[in-house]
Parts: sequence; structure tokens; C-alpha cells
Amino acid sequence: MTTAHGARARARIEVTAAIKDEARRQLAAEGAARLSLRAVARELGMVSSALYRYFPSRDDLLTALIIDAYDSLGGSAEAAHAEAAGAGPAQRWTAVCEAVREWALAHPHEYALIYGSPVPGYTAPQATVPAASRVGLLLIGIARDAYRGLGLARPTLPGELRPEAERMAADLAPDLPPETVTALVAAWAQLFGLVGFEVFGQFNRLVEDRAAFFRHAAGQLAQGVGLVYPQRGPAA
Amino acid sequence: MTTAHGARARARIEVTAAIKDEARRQLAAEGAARLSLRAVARELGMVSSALYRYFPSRDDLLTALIIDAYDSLGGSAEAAHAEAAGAGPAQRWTAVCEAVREWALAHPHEYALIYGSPVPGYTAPQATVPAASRVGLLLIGIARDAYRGLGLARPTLPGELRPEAERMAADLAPDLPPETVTALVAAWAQLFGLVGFEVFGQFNRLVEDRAAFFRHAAGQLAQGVGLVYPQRGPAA
DNA sequence: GTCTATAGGCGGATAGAC
DNA sequence: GTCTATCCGCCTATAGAC
Repeated sequence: MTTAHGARARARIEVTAAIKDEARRQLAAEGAARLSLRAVARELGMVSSALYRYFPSRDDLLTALIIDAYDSLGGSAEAAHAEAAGAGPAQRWTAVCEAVREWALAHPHEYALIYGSPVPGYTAPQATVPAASRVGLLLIGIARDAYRGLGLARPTLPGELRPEAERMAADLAPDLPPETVTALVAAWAQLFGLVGFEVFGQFNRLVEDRAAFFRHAAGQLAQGVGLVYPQRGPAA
Repeated sequence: MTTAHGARARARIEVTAAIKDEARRQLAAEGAARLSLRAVARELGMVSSALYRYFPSRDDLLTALIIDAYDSLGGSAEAAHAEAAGAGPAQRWTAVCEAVREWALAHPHEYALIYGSPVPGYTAPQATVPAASRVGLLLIGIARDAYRGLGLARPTLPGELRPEAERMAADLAPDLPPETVTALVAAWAQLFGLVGFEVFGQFNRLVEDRAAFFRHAAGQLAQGVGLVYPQRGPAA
């Protein structure tokens, strides 16, 4: 019984994975807006109606792909952060940014799925939120470490923005100065601006040494957040 | 003869405009990837084959929409810049950034068309380049004015990036310091990161007073470029 | 869980009459 | 420039047999 159940469960997992893999391939060829259950089934040698046993609709497949993409990106970023564990906040910041960039360049279509144009007619369910938050939480954590270690400069803030800054801080990181939280949110958006421009080709014929350009820009972002005291950790 | 020609030419222009208008409406409903000549024709009470007299293919219609979008955005930005003509570089910078943001919020689907995910299978022809460059040229012009008026701080640049910076400067603005050109390109990408996050909904439940948030962030971008001496112009 | 069959659509693009 | 007709393809989703 358990064996049979186990085998069935295993088969289900494998087929589900195969469907998602093929769907990802199609994401590259057709884009999320034209992702088609039928085409996925055809490519897998299945019949389209069989897929409905795994994903009740096209949108559910899309949701699964989105969560996978966020988790894949989040995992890469967390791994890079863990590898830089001994370094100072500025280095760890840059390590995370570079991991985001590298993941995006390696998975442009999944990047487009999560940070590109929304798919018309589709709205991501709340179930995507935890996975989507991972990179942001990582960046907040780096700022928090710097703050606790007094390695954080406090950015300036116009009075006009103070109420909003306090609201954001209460929501995202009540233990950090509102100025820092505001700068973090801005840097987060700007990071994906840099990455998106590169992935989507806006830097074509404009920036050649994109790795060096990005490294510098990411460092400037760290500075904007206030991570200005690069504390060398134990020897690498 | 000339009258007949004129009438025909006028009719052609009007129908072309109607096709593009309807196509823009569909962009909102379906997205660029699913833009369909047939659906446009249906909505206009035409027959699909008639559209081919105006646009030889779906991609040509897409190209026309892209150029229109870039021109619309560029025009808005240029108008905002002209209105701020008397102000200092930092104010003019912020005016242009805010015009970009407002245009994007007013035309989210056209924004997605030009700065969102690329449409799979479509590559924009060189004909889009001049329209696409307008905002960038405006930003370069502001920095140039500041530079000529000695109102420009020179950003720092790591040695690693110097060759690339010099290459970019030679391409984009040989009269400006390479450090400035590099900072400009980064700020340009970051500007669209901020705008994109807002337009595509990444700030939902996160940033509430988005206008104030953006104004501040745009000002920080200006500072990163070196536009730090706000010279008040003649009274507004 | 997979199959066939079916309903009820949709698309790009072309030929050839008018 | 617009029409009809046509080629040949595509899609989501369901019913019901096995």
C-alpha cells in the first residue's frame, strides 16, 4: 500500500516536473502570454486533457512557474549571501546583487515572467508572496546587520516623505531607521532596473563591459543605502 | 487630381490612425504578444485582409506602435523639460523623471511595450532607435548644461571601469567626463527601474505615497550623476 | 490518469474578384 | 482598397469510455 502510494506520488511529482520543464522551454519561445497547455502536452507526447489532472488551468501552471522562478532566484541570492558570510555588509550587498544579475542573465524568460510586463488577464495569487519576498528580505537583513554593527550611515530624507517612510519601516523593518528602509526600497527597485535593462537588451550597443558596469552601480546602490563601512571579515 | 490625391492620402492617414488606436486598445486587453490583426479588423468593422494594405504584417503594426509610444513618451519628457527651462539642472532632471513616471502611469500598456519584456519572436528594427533615444538625450543634455555651467560634481569611478567609461563617453557624449556619462547610464536604468516597479505593481502594499517616494528617489539619482548645485533660474 | 472526440472558438496570411 | 473564400493552423476546456 505505502509502496504503491509512494510510487504513485513519485510518478506524479516526476510528471509535474516534466510539465513545468517543458512549460519553461515554451516560455522562452512564446512568452508567458502565449503559454499553451496543448503545446506542452504535444511536446511531452501527452494529450492535452491529461494535463488538467496536474494543473486545473493554464493560470495554475503559470502560478507554479512564477513561484518556482522566485524561489530559484531567491535561492541563488541566498546562496551567494551565505558564501559571503564573513565579509562586510557592502561586500555582501554586492554579492547578492551580482547573484540576482547572474540568475537573470541565465534565466531571462523566467526573469521576464516575474519582473517583466504583467501577463494580461492574469493576477498572481497571494501564494506567490513568500517566494517573491526572499531577495528583499535578504537585502533588509544586510542593512540590519550593518545597523546593529554601527556600520550604517543614515541617508537623508525630505520632510515630505517622513510619514511614508515611517509607514514603510513599520511594515518592513520596524527595527531600522525609516530613512534606511526608504533607501532600501528605492535601491531594490533600482537594482532590478539595472538588471532588467541588461536582460531585456536596452544596453545593447551601449554598455559593453556590463559586468564591471553593474558591479560599480551595485556598489553605488549600497552606498545610497548607507552601507559605507566595508568591514573586512576573517580572511577569505 | 491633387484634391483627389489629398483626399485619399487623408483617408489613408485616418484609417491608419484608427487601426493604431484600436491596436493600442488591444494592447491593454491582450498584451503585445497576442496582438492580432484579425481582432483589430473585427473591432473596426473591417475584414482582416484589408488591414494588410496598411500594415504588411503584424510585426509592422507592432513597430509602428513602439515608435509611437517612444515618441509619445519622448514628447512628454521634452515638454516637461521645456517648461522647466528656467530652473537649474537638478530641477530639470527631476521634471523629466516625473514626466516619464506620469506618462508611464497614464500609458501602462505602452510602457510595457517599450520597457517591459521583449515580445518573443519580434526584434525591433533600427527604425525605432531615434524615438527610443529621446529621453536619454534629454538627460545627457541636462548634464551637459550643468557641466558647461560648472554646476556638475564629478562622480568617482573605479579603475576597472575606466576603459568602458571612456568608450561609452566617446559614443554618447564625448564632451562630458567619462565618470558623468557612466553615472548617467546607470541613473537612466535606475529611473526605469523605479518607474517599472510602480507601473507593474511591485510597489503594491509596499509603497503608498508613490509620488513623494519617486520625487525623492529621482532627486537622489540626480545627485548620483553630479547635479548637485541647484541653480535657481529666473523667478517662476 | 489517460484516451478519443467534440464544442466552439481563435490566429496569420494569400488569391482573386470587384 | 475592400471584399469573399480559403488554406492551414492554433487554443481552452469538457464529456465519457477505459
